[in-house]
Amino acid sequence: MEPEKQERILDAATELFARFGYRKTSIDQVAGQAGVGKGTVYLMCASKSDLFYQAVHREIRRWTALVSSRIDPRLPADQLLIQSSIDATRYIEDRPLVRDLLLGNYTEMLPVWTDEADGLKAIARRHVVEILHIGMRQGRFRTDLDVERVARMLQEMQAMGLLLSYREKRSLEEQLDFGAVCLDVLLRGLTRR
Amino acid sequence: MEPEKQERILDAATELFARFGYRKTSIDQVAGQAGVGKGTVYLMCASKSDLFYQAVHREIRRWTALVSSRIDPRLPADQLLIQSSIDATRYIEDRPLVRDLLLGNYTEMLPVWTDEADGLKAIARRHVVEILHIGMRQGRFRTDLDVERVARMLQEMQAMGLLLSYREKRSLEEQLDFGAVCLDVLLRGLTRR
Amino acid sequence: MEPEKQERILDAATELFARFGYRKTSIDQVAGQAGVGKGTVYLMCASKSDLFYQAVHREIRRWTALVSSRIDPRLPADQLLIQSSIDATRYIEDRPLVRDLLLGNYTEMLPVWTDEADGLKAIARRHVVEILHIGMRQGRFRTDLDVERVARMLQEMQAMGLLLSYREKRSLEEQLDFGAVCLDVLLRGLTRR
Amino acid sequence: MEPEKQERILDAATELFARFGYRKTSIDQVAGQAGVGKGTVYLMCASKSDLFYQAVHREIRRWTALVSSRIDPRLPADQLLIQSSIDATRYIEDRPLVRDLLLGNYTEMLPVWTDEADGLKAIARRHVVEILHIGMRQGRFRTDLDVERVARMLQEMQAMGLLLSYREKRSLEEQLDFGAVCLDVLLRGLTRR
DNA sequence: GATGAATGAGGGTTCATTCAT
DNA sequence: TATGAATGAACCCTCATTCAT
Repeated sequence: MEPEKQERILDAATELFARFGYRKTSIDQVAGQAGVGKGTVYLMCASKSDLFYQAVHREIRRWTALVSSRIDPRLPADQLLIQSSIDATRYIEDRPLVRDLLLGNYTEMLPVWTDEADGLKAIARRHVVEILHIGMRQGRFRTDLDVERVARMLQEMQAMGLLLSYREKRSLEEQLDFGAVCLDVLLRGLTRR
Repeated sequence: MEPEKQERILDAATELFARFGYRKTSIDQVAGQAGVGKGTVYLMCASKSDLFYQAVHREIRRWTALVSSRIDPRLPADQLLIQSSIDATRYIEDRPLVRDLLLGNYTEMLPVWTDEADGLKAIARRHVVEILHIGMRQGRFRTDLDVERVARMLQEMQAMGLLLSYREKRSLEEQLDFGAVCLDVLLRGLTRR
Repeated sequence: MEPEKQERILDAATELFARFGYRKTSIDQVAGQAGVGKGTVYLMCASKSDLFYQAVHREIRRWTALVSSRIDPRLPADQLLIQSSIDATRYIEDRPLVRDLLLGNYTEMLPVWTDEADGLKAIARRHVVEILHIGMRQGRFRTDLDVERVARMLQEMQAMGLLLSYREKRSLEEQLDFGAVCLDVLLRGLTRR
Repeated sequence: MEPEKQERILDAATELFARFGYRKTSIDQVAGQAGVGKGTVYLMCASKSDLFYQAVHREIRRWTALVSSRIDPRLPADQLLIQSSIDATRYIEDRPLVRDLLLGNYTEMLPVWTDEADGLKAIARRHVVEILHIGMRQGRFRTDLDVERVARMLQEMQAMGLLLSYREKRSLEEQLDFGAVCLDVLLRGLTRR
């Protein structure tokens, strides 16, 4: 299939899953919105849940691509961390699929989905790992860190911020503030004395 | 119906909903596991979603009952808050339904469920409200607090802690630590100077 | 069971079947309205359709009882026929079960019900047969009549009148007029020259 | 779906509804008899009652088509009326759905169905209306008639005839006789003096 | 490749009927 | 005798998935 058509299908899936949720979205709707036949959808996915996986996957990839492209290894790592946190917050703002992934809102699909979700989250924090390494190379961050673990922690903090905003209907500004404070605390722990 | 049988049905529902999720659990399964006929289940609930509601409701009620019984109004309110936080953390540990409620993982059932979920969450924080009032009476907490709002905040913090543990597979100890730190910060804001 | 209780059950059944129809009436409703337990209903009927049969049967019996009691063999048979026709029209007016029986509105229960319905209709025209015999004995009616057949014809005429009124929302007066005209025509055929 | 398959499904529905009644006929049976899957039935109807409606509708349309095609406006209108009455009687003879519609035997589905049934009955008497107009144009019928009302009356008469035949198991001949007599009376009222 | 007609398993819900008390 | 809790068969409808064209 032409990549362009695949994109259209994923676009449709992404939008509909985000708007109506997994269950309430039918393959029929996706095909309709994408302007293709139902069977065509099945040419690029093994099942509905696979389609969902692909949609989330693409969102995550896009995100990492965006954030990665902004990482300038010559800048101070702590600054990079802060910037990437801001970018992430903004990006996630209107990506319900990514948000729900980070918040773990896909328990309904569990246990089939635990592994997939973990994998996607790992991808989503690759750039954090990268920045941490940069910081270590720059001599700014402690070198005895368990990089993967710290990255996971930062990601969870992100999720916590989201959670709070999501519930409390905080503005984007407030979210960014929250993130800043958290990071501030954390950076103290990361930074070499 | 004998209360005992109702309990059996709710037990089955609670376990299955927790294990397989709402959608993947069928009334047939619930009936089977409870050792009753399918129709019997419908003697105590108007619909599947009502059964789900009852299951979550019972879990919440049990929790508040447990926590409430431990509130000794003669003890310092800040200590009560800490203790109830610990109790809650322990209790929720293996109550997936309560955990998912607090984490807002029922979005898939939304929007029909928003109100019900909010109501249940309000019940779940009643004891916090109570403790806050005790603290105000004891002269320990500021009296200009928006009690309901503060309680909600504490609940969200709890949820955040849950989120962290859930994801990071933290030990119970670590969770409690996290909760302690958070509470510590918050108590400063609550305490009268 | 006390006859009085049976009556209460049949009263309830009759009213509910008439109001909501066979399908929409549940045994639960009947039991509730009669103020007895569901099981009690089954002490006097083998099945729901049997209960229905009994309800219709009682209505028919009451009707024939009423009409029969009014037959004075000393009066001219043609006059008796006219009078009984008037009585019938009045009686059926607010007996939906009898009306639907005569109109054959129980096709939904067919083919199980054809025989039962025929039997009930035969009962419902017994008094007509009786009057015809009286008329023959009085020397007013032809003696070469197939009595059963003529009675059936008269009954159908009655039904036709009902049908017309039912559809055209005729008043009781108009119905009686219609019946009178029909009978008039028919009596000419019955009467000995 | 191919029209041919739709026809097969409607054929099956028509036959089964006619034989067993609405309630006792399941979609499964219809699908089975039509030789298609259950879901296929739902490709051409929104619900079971919609399927029923379609089945009755088709029978009515077929009838009107048949009768309409026979109306030759050059023939005397009274003769057309007689002929169409004969045609109708013959046609309805073995169309239980049409017969029950005209006899109002769908009260069990009421009140949801009153409007639909009325609509169908209106369609079924279109040709009568047409003939009445022809008669008026030919100068044979009175021009001060409430055409729709007269048509309804004729239809009811038809129904009455049906009723008689249905009950009395009259032969087709007898039915036609009955219809002739009724029409004869009526035509006197319609005819211009 | 692309389609969408066709499928049928699956699940919620109702309610006539039974039977232990 | 009377009860009503318990049952489970039956049925409508949805929709992910397949496959002939």
